[in-house]
Formats: sequence, structure tokens, C-alpha cells
Amino acid sequence: MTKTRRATERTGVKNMGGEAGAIARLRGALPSLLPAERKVAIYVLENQETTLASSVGEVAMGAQISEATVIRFCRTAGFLGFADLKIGLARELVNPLASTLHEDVSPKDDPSTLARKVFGANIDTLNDTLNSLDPFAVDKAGEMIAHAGKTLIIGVGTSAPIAFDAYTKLMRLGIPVSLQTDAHLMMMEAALLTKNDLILVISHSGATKDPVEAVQVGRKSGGVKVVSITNNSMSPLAAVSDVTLITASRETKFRSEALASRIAQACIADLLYVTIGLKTSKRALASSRKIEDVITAKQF
Amino acid sequence: MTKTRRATERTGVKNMGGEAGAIARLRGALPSLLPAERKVAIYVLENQETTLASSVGEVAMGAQISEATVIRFCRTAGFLGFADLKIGLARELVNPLASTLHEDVSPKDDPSTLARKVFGANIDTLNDTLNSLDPFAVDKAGEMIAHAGKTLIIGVGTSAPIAFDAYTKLMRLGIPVSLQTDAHLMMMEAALLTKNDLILVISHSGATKDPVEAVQVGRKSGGVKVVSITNNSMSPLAAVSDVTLITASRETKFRSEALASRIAQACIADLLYVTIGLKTSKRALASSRKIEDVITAKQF
DNA sequence: TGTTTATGAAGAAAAACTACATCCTTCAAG
DNA sequence: CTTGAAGGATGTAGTTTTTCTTCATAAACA
Repeated sequence: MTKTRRATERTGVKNMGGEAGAIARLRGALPSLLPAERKVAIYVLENQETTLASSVGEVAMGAQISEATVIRFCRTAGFLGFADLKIGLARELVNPLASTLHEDVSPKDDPSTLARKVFGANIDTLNDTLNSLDPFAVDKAGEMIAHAGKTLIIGVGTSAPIAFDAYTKLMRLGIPVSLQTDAHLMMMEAALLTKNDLILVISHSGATKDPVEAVQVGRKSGGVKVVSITNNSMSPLAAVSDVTLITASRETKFRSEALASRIAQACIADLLYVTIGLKTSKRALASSRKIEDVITAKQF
Repeated sequence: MTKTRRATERTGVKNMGGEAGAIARLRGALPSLLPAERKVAIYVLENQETTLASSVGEVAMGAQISEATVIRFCRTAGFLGFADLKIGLARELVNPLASTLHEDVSPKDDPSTLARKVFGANIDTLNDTLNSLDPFAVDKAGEMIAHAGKTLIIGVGTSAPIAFDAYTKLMRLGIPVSLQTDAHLMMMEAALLTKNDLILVISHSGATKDPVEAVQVGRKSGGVKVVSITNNSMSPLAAVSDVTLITASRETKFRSEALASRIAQACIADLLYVTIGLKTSKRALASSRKIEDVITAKQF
């Protein structure tokens, strides 16, 4: 017990099997370690791959100290034991195969490579979008939707599924929302909106005629607010929007740009959903509880 | 030696400590394993986190077989032993501690933090799904869809937008595909399918009555093939599917699990799209060129 | 010189692994 | 169809290896 207390005092590590990454924990513990223990830490940090394949005895030999010290070190650094340290280390060591290769796909790719490329491309798209996205624009959009009398979501073609997706999300929150993916109907509904209302437009290019025209109708007749999700900040759509949320995407041969950006559009919709949910949490929680009850009845 | 030879012959695994990812190796070995060994493989695949903290005895108990079988399995699957398997597994498992931001969102989060959390959660979901996804199942599904007489895509509720999304993608490839998100219509259309046809089902829980019933109708009346995208490998849906593609998702307070998995479902649809595109590249290229021409006419 | 603390040696405990016995399954001969 | 031999699959029990603990010794400091 005395020893345990000492170790804890020295390193300040509280919960074993702790919260920080293994390597960070090793480094962080370094200054407060006893000389013999520090030897272990240094050896492990310098021989990470080797350590994974070694036993306590081998590490002890490598670090020129006793086995007991290796074990003591593991505990001091906040691991449950030597095995735990190895597991923690392994989790951080990037699997060499996992590294993203985001060149284009090829018919020669085996299924596994293909999966990594496609998922990798989508992950890159999300990262790129996150980096270029203006969080305050999202916040403002959320605020506007949360306080709008009614929100009309529109999108045609490949953007229609995303509009649909956004609709199911906002609907869940219990806010007044409607969806139109038909060019004629969206224009009709837009014409009926007032200045308390809002149109949320999804359009990759931002240049598709139908949704832009619907927006213009809404603006002219009722003075509605407009939030758009698009890949093009210079587009006609952006020009008629109060808030524009921009996606970032790279085109590849088999996945046209429009396709790649959809995942980013969906993710922005997701972010809007969470943002609005937090702003209206009482209503949102009540709504999602009601929804869950109903859904359960629909299952086996 | 005899035993080692047998194992090698059965699995075709050559280099121990091998080159493929651990999870891929486990899955790849599955079909050629003995019944008792397969139990271990299934247990490990379904309890990856638990396995990392378990001893041979605990895994044996969990999989309801002997310790010896666990060890034998490790060798058959191409690992040096149980410890090696654990290390391999740890290397692939996304370190839950590494994505510190993954905790739940809070009303106190500023817009920027919120954006990072939501995008981060979605990126994690994609990573998790990629790690647990069986690429060969995707390949097989792609093959089946590419050669099917006709593919009916179904999904209700929150899965409907994803079904819609999958529809627009496959449609682009020029393959015969239809979409039904209405419970009655999907059942009617399913009843008309023949054994050359295929149903692609999207259902997060895999337990929603309507799509499963539609699949049963299709199976009974026409003997159609079934591919499903779901989060639950043990679901009623999986039980009636020829190929099941599994998403991985973690639930958080404001983003129910069903919502989190949608991005993974969309990404799998994306992967199917690319897979099929490569298999039918001539037709696919011709189709997308035609589509691009038409779309341009719809823009400013 | 006494006390505290760091370290290692040796042995206890636990885990991983092996050898073998038993129990199936299969298949061929009666 | 039955029987039994052969071979393979699996579990039991024992062996080896590895991890961890205890305690004695050595070093540091007062």
C-alpha cells in the first residue's frame, strides 16, 4: 500500500488503465520516474515495435535492469501490468497497412483495398469540410432554423436524398419542417412562405435551376430566410442565401465530385441537427422519446 | 508437424505474424475453420474489446470451448499464439482514448467544438465500420447486384433516405434498379420478383417488421437473392439475407445510434457503387457520361 | 550509524502452451 | 444394415513460460 501511494503521488496517475494515450503516459511519467524505471521507459519508447514482441525478461535485459523493475514501472506509469502496457502500445502504433492511400480506385484493387480507398476518401472529405467549415455560420443557421416559423427543405436530383435525410433529422426534433424534392411542388410551397419562414436548400453545384428559382420565388413573395448547403461559395445559390455552408470535396474518376460531397452534406445536416437539438433541448428530448416509443412497436 | 501442415493447407496462411490485418485474417479464416475453432473466431470478432483484456481461459469460457482450442485457433489463423493475436487486434482497434472529443456534446460547447465533435464522431464511425466490414462480403454483394435481373432497394423510416441515396447511385450505373420506401408498395413489388432478381435492404436495427416481411414475401414467392445493410448481425433481417453488410456505430445522447450509423450505411452504399462500377465499367462510364450531359442542361 | 528508499534475486502465481487420451465421424468390409 | 477400424476433432491434464510478489540487500541520506 505504501508503495502504491508513493507511485501515485509521484506520477499523479489516478485511474489505472487510465485515460491518456499509452505513449503520452510513458513520456509524461518520465521526469518523475526513479532512475532504474526511467531506463525502462526510455528503452520502451525507443523500441516500441520490439517491445510488442518481447517478454518482461527480454525488456529487462534490453534496459539492463531487473524484471521486477519492469513490472514496477508498468504500475507507476499507470498500467495494470506488462500485458496492459503492450496492449496500450499496440493500439497507438499505426498499423502500416492502415495508412490512407487515396489515389484513384482501379479494377485491379482487391476488395479490401477498395474498401479502404472509398472509406478513406470519405473520411478525407469530412476532414476537409470540417477544416474549411465556418462553425459560426453553422451556429447562426441553427439559430435561424430553431426560431423559424416553418422550415422548407428542398433539393433535387442527387441532392434529394440528402434533403430527405435532413428532413427526417429535423422532424425528429419536433420543429415544423417540410420537404419538397419535386421542382414544381417546391416552388408552389415556397410561394406560400412568409418572412418568418425559412428555406434550407441542398445543392452540390449551387447552380441547379429549379431550387434556385424556388428560393427566388420565396424571397420575392414572402421575404423568407435562406440557408444553403453547397460546394460552391460563388454559386448563384450562395448569392441568394443568408447563410451558406460550404462542403469540400475532391473528385475522382469513379466517384464524381457530386457524389463525394454528399457525405459532407449529410454530415453538415447532422451538425445542424445537433446544434438545433442543443438549442431546443427540452422539446428535442420529448420528441425523440415519443419517436422511440413508436418505433419499438414497429419491430419484431 | 503434421498438425501444422494440416492447418496451413486448410487456411492457406503462409507467413506467421502475417501481412493482412488481424480482423481480416480472422474473417478470412472463418470458412476453413473447424467448428470449435470457428466458435472462437466468432467470439473474438464479436467481443474484440473484451478479448483484449481476457486470458486464454476467459476466451475459452466465453466461446464455450477448451483452452487448447483457443490456442489451436490462434495458430490456424496465422498468429504466433494468443498474445500475438491480442497485439494484432489491439493495433487495429481504434483507441477509444485517442478520440477524446468523442464524449457527448454539451450545450456549453462553442460552435467550433461542436463541429469537431460531430464530424469526429462520424469519422470514428466510418473507421470502425471499415475495420469491422468484410470486404469480400461487399465484393460478393456487388457481384450479385451487377448480375441480378433487377434490384429492388427498400428501407423505411430513417433508413428511407439511405435507400434513396443508394438508388440514385446504382441508377447512375445504368443497372436495372427500383426503389420502394412505402411498406405496402415494397411488399407488392417484392412479390413480383423472380429468382434472378435481388432485394437490397437498408435497416439499422434489422428488426423492423415491414422490410423483413417484404423480404420474406420475395423469398417465398420468387426465391430472390437478398443483400442487407444493417448494424445487427444477429437480427431477423440478417437471418433471411444471403449477404449481410454490417455497420459499426456508437450511440451518444443526442445522436441516437440509428442516426450515427446512417453515415456508415451511406458509405457502404458508396462502396457498393464503386465496386459495381468497376465490375461493369463500360456500361457505367457510358451511363455517367449521358447523365452529365443531361444535368448540365439543368444548370445556369 | 541508523533509517529510509531503490533495486534485484528468487520464488509463487498465473497464464500460455503441449501431449495425449477420448470421443466422434466416416467409410469400407462383412 | 451393421460393425469396426482409421483418422480427425476436441477436451483434459500436465508442462513450460511468463508475469508478478516478496523479501533481502545495497545504496543514499541524515
